[in-house]
Amino acid sequence: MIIMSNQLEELGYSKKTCQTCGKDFWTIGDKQTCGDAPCDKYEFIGDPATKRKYDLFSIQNTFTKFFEKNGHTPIKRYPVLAKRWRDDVFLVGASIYNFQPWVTSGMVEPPANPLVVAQPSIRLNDVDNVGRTGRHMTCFTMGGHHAFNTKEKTVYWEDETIKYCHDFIDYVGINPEEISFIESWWEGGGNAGPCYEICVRGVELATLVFIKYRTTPDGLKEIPLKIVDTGYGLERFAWISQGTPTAYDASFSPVINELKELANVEFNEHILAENARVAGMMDIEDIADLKILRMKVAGRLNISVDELKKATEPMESIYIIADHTRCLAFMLADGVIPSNIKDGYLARLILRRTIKFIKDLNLNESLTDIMGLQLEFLSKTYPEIKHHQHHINSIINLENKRYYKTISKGKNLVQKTIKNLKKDQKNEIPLETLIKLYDSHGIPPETINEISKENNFNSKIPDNFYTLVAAEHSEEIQKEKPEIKLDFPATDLLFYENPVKTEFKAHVIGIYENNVILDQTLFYPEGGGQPSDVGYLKIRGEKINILYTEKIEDTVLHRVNEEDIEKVHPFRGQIIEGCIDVTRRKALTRNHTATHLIISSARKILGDHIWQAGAQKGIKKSRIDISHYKRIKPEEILEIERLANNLVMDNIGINTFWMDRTVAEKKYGFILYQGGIVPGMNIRTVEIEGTDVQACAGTHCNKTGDVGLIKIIKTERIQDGVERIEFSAGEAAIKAVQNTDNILKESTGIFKVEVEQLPKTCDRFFNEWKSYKNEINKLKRQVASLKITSMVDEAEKINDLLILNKIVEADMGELIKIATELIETPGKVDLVIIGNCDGKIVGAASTKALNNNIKINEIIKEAAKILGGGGGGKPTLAQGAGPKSEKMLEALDFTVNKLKTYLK
RNA sequence: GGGCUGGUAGCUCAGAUGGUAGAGCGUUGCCUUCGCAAGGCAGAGGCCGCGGGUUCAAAUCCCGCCCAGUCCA
Repeated sequence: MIIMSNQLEELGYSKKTCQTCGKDFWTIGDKQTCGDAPCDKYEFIGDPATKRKYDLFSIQNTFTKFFEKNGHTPIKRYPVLAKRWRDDVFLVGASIYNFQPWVTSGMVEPPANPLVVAQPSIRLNDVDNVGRTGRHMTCFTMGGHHAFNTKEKTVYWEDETIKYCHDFIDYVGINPEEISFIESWWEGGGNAGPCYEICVRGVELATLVFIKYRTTPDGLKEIPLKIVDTGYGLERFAWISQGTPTAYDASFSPVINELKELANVEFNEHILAENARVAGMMDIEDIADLKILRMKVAGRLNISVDELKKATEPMESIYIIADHTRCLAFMLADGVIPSNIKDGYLARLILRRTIKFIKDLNLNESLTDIMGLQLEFLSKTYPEIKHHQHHINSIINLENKRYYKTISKGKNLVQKTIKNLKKDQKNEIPLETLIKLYDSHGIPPETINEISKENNFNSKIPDNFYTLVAAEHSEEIQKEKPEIKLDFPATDLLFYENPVKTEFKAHVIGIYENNVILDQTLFYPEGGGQPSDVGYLKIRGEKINILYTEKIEDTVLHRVNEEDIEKVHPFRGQIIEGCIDVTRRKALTRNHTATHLIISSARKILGDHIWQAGAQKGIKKSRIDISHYKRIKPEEILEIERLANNLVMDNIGINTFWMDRTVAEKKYGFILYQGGIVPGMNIRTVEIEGTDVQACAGTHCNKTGDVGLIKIIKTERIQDGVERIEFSAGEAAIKAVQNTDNILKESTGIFKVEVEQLPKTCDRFFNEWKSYKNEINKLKRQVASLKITSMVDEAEKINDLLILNKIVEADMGELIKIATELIETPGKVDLVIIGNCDGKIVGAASTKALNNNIKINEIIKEAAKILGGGGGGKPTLAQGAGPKSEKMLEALDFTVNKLKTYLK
């Protein structure tokens, strides 16, 4: 540990070593232990550490105001959905996440410096402990004051950070003698540095981190910035100031109280307090730990574990519901769409857990009702949540339905599984099956347990069930792309200033493999879902084709054919001409602008929750993926298409300009990153006046009118919660329309009808086809029975069995019908072997024949070999065929002879 | 992004090892009844998700796609 500052000494602290855990810590008094659990017990439950009681919102306010008074600029909370500005994590887990990686890497200026923020943060790794330990939450409010120190300008560092922390804790009314500063090390989100953990009466209230490093696979690397990253657990402050049994009571008691009333549950504060105290001393990781916790608490209260469970479970359910709905409210309001993958999966996980506990409590209210309570409570502090209430409700209703559907399907499946196991004389569901039921069908083991009990069947769930599930999933192999390091100056991108220019002159400044590097270029390098330009370079009258262009760092690489690269070598340093394929560029430009128009239209038609989840522009067609919790209805697509085309017809101006990232974010919000995360300090903003603003590096039309026709081709659901819209723009759209038109014409040509009548005609033809098919089948049966009457007489008696052996004019289907009917009518014939002139042969046998050990399938098999093919079937009915149909008589004779040998 | 399920009648689902596509509910008609509920009998209703392949033969096996469910990162 690095000794960081003598500020603590100045404040009267002295360094000690914890008698229990051996960690170094700083304290004013003469404490022997570090002040953190388990070395120190919780000593505030029922005995608050402050005179004044703070609820969560007042401590939030106090925190922000305190730091504002001390020179910090308060900033608004960021969305909990971190993928709005970064692609390495799904959710915000701490206030510093807001500034990674752009600010922390030094690329972008912070929104203010120093700043203070109360950031709702979500961490789901301890979701099983929520409600049970008194302190774990899925969602908590991290108070952070941050300072970003550059080489040029130091804002503040260790001394001030420690002083602020000391003063703030003092300010809220905690006696400084109770504070411990524990020396430690912190790593997370790609950064690392030394830190202090601040503890009071056994609970950790804050962490002060001094970020100096970036964590890389090769170890720590120093970063240009020195960042003060502090995290104050504001729920913990509320808790310690109120001395309630749990942190939940201190943080969202209005919701808890309403739930208590609805569920008619009485809280036993004594048990809760004891539980939280014991849990405070434990590092709880899995279900086994929770079991130990229960045992310990039951022991201390002198009751049995079952009694304890009965008393605590309803209370815990209420805590879980209160916690989870808060977490969900932030997630859904900030734009997470429940789904089976990524961040959406996390939302669904929390949502389904919540429903489960609502069910456990036997509440009559639905998740929507209870969410209503939570939204009401939260929107006092976060009005933006209220604004999304309608959308949140419709998502929840839909998810609720989906959940019950999955559960009821799962129940059927479990019942079926049990039935099959019983058939196999088993009395327990094997672990393997339990895992599969959960892994493939989402049926939680507890549910399986319940159903087993109902069906008098056993199932044992191991404590480490979920670990076993994880073990089923093999490790993913992550390949790292080799980084290409180029040493060339940044290429000047001419297409931004001259969007309509198609020819240019440039210096050849280098060659990398078979790529030409120029000092400036009109070629758009692939990026932002827009494919690269192609074209040619002109060197002394000779055209050298450019196949592809890409940008690495700030250098544009122009790829040419391998045999062409030699031709460029002699021209290094000289000026050459370049020309882009203008038709291609125009098409791509139209498609790109059309993408913006469609997303903006989709937001208007489908709602504000629509975000772009990816896009690929093309010449013939483009596609755009958008987050949406339902399938887009055909009539909605028509509306989106109409609206997008209206925007085209309005011929709106499109402005592009470069802006400082932080300034742009402040002005437009994160909706800028609709089209994906763009790197860099300055970002290019593309604004379609009054319609859409996006950070976008692509090429765009001057006015929306230049896009031409936009035609949506189809929608596809690429993931749960993500819809793909495929469309064409400009000339390609006309072609697309003409194409479907041609298909229609071709179809009407076949039916010889007008286009308007096509659906009706198809319907009629299809229905007629079906009824003819049924009619034919019926007739075949009739024909078969007619033929039978004339055939019965031809049967030959061998031993005791009546055998029919004949060539019949009928197809395979009829042959089978004739054969079975002959056999099934008792007393008619016992064995039938019939064939036709196409080389098909069918045999059937009665029970009586079966009793004589005749295996007609084997006989047919051999007979079919004579026909040059194969056959088989069951002893009652068999069929075969072969190409040598002229040998049918031979084959039939063979079967008779064979039968005769059998019957001897 | 990866893994695992599933898609068969209007609905819920059966359909070992390829070999005549089934049940229950619903529906239609008839019988029983003064009428209804209910019962009895008879029937209609299937591009076995789509496209290719293997085979004498595919709902079934193989490949690709579409749709849905689910677990994980």
